[in-house]
Amino acid sequence: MRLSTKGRYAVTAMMDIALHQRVGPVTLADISQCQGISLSYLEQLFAKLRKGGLVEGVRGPGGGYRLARPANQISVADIIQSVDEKLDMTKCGGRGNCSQGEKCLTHQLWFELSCNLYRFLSEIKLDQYVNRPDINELVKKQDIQYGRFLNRPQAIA
Amino acid sequence: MRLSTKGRYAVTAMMDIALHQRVGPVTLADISQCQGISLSYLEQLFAKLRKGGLVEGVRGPGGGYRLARPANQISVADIIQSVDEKLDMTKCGGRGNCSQGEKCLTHQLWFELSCNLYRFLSEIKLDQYVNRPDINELVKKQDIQYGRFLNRPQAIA
DNA sequence: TAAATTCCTGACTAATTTAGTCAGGAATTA
DNA sequence: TAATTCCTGACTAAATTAGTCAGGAATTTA
Repeated sequence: MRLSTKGRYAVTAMMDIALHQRVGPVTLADISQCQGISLSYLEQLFAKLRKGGLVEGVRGPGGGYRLARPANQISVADIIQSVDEKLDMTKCGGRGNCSQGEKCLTHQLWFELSCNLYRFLSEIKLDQYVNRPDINELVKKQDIQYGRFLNRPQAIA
Repeated sequence: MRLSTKGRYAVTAMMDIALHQRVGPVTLADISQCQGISLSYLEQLFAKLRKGGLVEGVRGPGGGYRLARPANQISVADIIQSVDEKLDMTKCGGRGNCSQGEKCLTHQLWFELSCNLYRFLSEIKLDQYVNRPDINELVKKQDIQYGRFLNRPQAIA
């Protein structure tokens, strides 16, 4: 069982945006450099996040992406599902027709696993991590290392 | 996030064996036909399950595979890990060097998810499902449909 | 209005993983 | 000795993931 980088990248990028909310929109170029994710690939992911209603794009200089709703209303489950990762572990998509129209031997097991997983991830909202001191330490370090937001008046205020 | 058929097949096959424990060893040919899994592919999986110490092979006519230890001591986590599926969702394998030698922004998140997942799956033992009436119903149906164990004296006793 | 910046889109390619095939050998039982 | 079944390794096909590339659209700033 694995999490593809697709889901991992999406959550990381969203976290980056959430952590810089007060600074204003965050560019994909910044996220790309800072988190080590290909820019073109990020663009693909953000097309989905936008369709999923999680972010808003702001074009032009000074633009970037920002959260479409407050960080405490965006869960990790929302993000992962937006980029097409399923949280459903059943073979049949929960329909119960996995073995010749009937439930297979392990249907119940995967179903319960999926519920557990979904419950866990949908209870974690972005703001929980944004408010953690250890995470904020990390971000500050990164920002300095890459000289982010030096050209943004808002960032200083 | 997804569970590959590798893990799903392995757990299904193990469940099949556990459910027929009293009948004796179960052949891969039977599992293949009954659960709709390619025989050659099953053989690959069982090579790993054997190396993982979860099953024992019995060669020759009347042979097959049986559990290497009691069903209440084999967890779903054991099975999945035996066939090389990881339950670790971190990028770094838990080492914490995901972002230039340091923990990445989302390290903690994936780490906690992995713990949750592992805890859940390692608490589910095969015997829990073996003792469920609904599952036993299913198996009985399957056995009749495919005429399994008609040639086994033990099965009748 | 022109130039710079940034989002935005779609088509394409490369790499990896998953799933499955095939051929043949080894042990065991009857 | 013949049948059955495990057991192994090498190979192939399909799917998914990850990433590239080229170019256009909107917006801001000078």
